[in-house]
Amino acid sequence: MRKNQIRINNERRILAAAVKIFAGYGYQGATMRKIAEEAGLPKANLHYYFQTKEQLYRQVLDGIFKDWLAAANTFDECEEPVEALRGYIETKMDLSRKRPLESRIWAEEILRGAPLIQDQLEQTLAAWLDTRVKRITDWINTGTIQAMNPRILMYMIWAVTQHFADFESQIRALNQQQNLSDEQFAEAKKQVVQTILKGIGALD
Amino acid sequence: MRKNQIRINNERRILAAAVKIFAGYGYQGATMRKIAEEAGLPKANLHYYFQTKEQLYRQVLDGIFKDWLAAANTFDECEEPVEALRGYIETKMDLSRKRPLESRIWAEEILRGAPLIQDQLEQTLAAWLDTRVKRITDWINTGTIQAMNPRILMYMIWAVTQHFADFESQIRALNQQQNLSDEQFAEAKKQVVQTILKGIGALD
DNA sequence: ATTAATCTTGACCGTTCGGTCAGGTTTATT
DNA sequence: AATAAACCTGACCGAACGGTCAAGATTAAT
Repeated sequence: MRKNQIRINNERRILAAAVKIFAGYGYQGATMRKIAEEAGLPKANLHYYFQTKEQLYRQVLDGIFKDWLAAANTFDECEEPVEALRGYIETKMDLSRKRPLESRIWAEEILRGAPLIQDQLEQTLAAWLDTRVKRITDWINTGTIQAMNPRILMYMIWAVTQHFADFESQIRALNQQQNLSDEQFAEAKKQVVQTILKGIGALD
Repeated sequence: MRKNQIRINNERRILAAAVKIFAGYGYQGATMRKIAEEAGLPKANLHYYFQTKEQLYRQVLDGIFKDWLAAANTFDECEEPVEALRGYIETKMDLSRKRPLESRIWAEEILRGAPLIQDQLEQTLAAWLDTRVKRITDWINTGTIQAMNPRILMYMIWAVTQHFADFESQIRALNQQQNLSDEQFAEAKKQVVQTILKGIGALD
């Protein structure tokens, strides 16, 4: 049952507008009026495609969650720990650079106690993390990298990479009111990879 | 001109309630009614001590900012880079553990683009960072630690340490729905210190 | 060409928001 | 004891919120 082109287009427009507004104002601060204005549609039209603000927000979150998980491909494709971790960190850094709005929406949801995605965290994300923890544990057991708690390593990677999206306004204020240039971001990416890999004894 | 004891007590009660509510719901989601209920006072009484919601929020932010800066004492007191950085990271970790609400309020303010504290970031925090960057640069120039961008190092430290407060609900969901125990947190603290210090070549 | 389904929209609704205020009560000053 | 200053609070206000709806316009199916 394929959807009409009108529906496809309008849902996409509304979702794109919703990402901007939810990221800029938070769930509570975002209003259906602002989203409608951003999308260039009357407010009542939003409620035709998405019954409630919460449902619209849920669909935005679902899209973000899929990107989140998809970023792990590089991690899974490599056999070597150095290349797997380097690829994952770089992919997460690129995601923060290219899609900072989505990262901020995710961060705010977690900040508020994950009221709408707690189930997904406890099930999908927990299972996702478990399999990666097992891989890292194997590397440790074979002596490829040093002993550590793999979960804490993953938390550190998430924290650092997402920081460049979530705290962008702070970094800008500390960088002469300028967003990081492409060169500065490339340097940050390199240093983040280097520090973490060296920090867990995977380099040198 | 010392304030009356009644005023001191009530302002403290209201501020404590405001921290809880702002942290739990965000600036927009927090309401003066909820804060009043949490403080056990009629709503109109809040407006007697704090004219507007924004003024109350500003005072909360000011308190957090002071703690933020005070955490740098250990950093400044040590001559050796290893001990200075270790002390700072540990202090920031302890702050995340003991005052997660404040960390989340700060994080949300930055997420929203720092509308109310941009000036403080660009002036006070930028100056604060500059002096620490100079110290780290000295360490690099004397060969005590390896070459790197000191700003990015500081961003990494902030990101990782604050993550344990800001993303607490995510970590809980990935830890069998249990907050990190004291033992788990101590392990995390140790691993964070170890990874960062080793990552910048200050260990081994 | 006709009918059915889908889409569009201004006007409207009940609720809750931050904030105000008058008038009473308590505390401090003399 | 009297006066002033500070504190307290129920009732109220306009504005903005998410959401509804009926009636018209457009598109798809026959």
